[in-house]
Amino acid sequence: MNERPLNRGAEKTRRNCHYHHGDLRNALLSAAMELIEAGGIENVSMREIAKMTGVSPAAPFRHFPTRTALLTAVAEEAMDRFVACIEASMHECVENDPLQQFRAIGVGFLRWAIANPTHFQVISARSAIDFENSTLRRRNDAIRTRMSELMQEAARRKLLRPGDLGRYQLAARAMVYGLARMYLDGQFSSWDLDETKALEESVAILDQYISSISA
Amino acid sequence: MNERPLNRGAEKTRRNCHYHHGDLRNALLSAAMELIEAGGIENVSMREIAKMTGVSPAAPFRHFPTRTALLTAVAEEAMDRFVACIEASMHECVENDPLQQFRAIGVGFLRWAIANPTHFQVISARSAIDFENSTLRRRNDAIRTRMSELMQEAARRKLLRPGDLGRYQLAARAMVYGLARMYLDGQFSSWDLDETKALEESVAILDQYISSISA
DNA sequence: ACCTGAACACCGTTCAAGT
DNA sequence: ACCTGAACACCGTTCAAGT
Repeated sequence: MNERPLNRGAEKTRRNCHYHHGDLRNALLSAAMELIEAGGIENVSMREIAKMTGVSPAAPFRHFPTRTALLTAVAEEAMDRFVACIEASMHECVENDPLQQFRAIGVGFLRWAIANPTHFQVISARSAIDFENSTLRRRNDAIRTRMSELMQEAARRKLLRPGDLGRYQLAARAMVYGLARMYLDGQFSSWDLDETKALEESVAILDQYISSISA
Repeated sequence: MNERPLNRGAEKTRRNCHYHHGDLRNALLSAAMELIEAGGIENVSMREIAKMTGVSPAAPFRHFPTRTALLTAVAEEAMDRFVACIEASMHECVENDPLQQFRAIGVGFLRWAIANPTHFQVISARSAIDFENSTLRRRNDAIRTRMSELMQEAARRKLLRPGDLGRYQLAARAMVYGLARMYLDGQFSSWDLDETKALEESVAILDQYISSISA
């Protein structure tokens, strides 16, 4: 729905040029995104992608050894944007308040998921991508580690009600993840077309939770 | 992992009997569950199921018009157990405390999801099943309605901190759903093999949230 | 270096025909 | 009533061969 195309350039400017210099790799990724938007991940077929980019059925395998590898590459793009969204959100807030920074990670996640539903779907489809043998696991863990550190710092400064930090963190993660997921599944029937409201409401819920664990 | 087989009886007692009276329908459903357990929903193929039950590739289509219909039938079984789990959980708690009953629904959900991961996976795979044209939507909505009523009753009796009831409900749902999902994705690395702890911890988090919105 | 064409072993689904 | 067998139009993936 809302994905800005990052690399649409260099489509086939001439037909019948056999793609000998065109940017096939990116064309394949764009085609995959199109198919996912149209009918979900299982709608992605290597042959269809090949047809869309005007290339033989075997050509995509020069760039991605496997369908999973192609989808994993889409997930890597998704992760790029995810990380960028979190960074942007953290730069918006007071630098010295760890609880506000913790919140900013949640807000960044929500913004990213709601603005990039297709990418969110791809990263969540762990049986269709290779989460472990890629930078995905590493980058995801880095974010989790950052959250832990912020929680510990918040506890050190007595900003938190006494309690299990791991539990606080898990609760916040589950809530934010659940909200994003429910939005994507269309479970917020009332704000179906109103993604601004969906974001506002989700952030309000996150804020409510954070203030409930604040000292 | 933990699914008790409900209808394992009447497997092919005699080979080569051409299944003229055996319970093919249930045999197909069991085979589907086996394949899902082994490799997720996209591992389910009509032809493989046919092979497993010793029947021709076309036979399953006498019982389910489509692969989606088969998977939807599995989802209906999942919903049966889900509803049963919630009922059981609600019968365990004080009848007259709406907030405890609200909690019981959450606990029932968590118990069900953790004990029946395969079924949870199927119901969550909304692009692989027909959620709308089945009893699934109806029964799911009934549970949501029950939650709304309990929240309203709790508010009436001044058991809740003043605030938006819809928001409380959404937050609780998102949290519980997120917890189940994260458990299934193996995101609780520490309690990987310890599903009792996973359940206890999840319930503790739910309780913490409910007490944070209690008056 | 990058792509094609043909091939292989799989799919879901349909349909005439068998019992 | 329930199943088979063959067929159709699809898959992902491989590999020799072309430019």
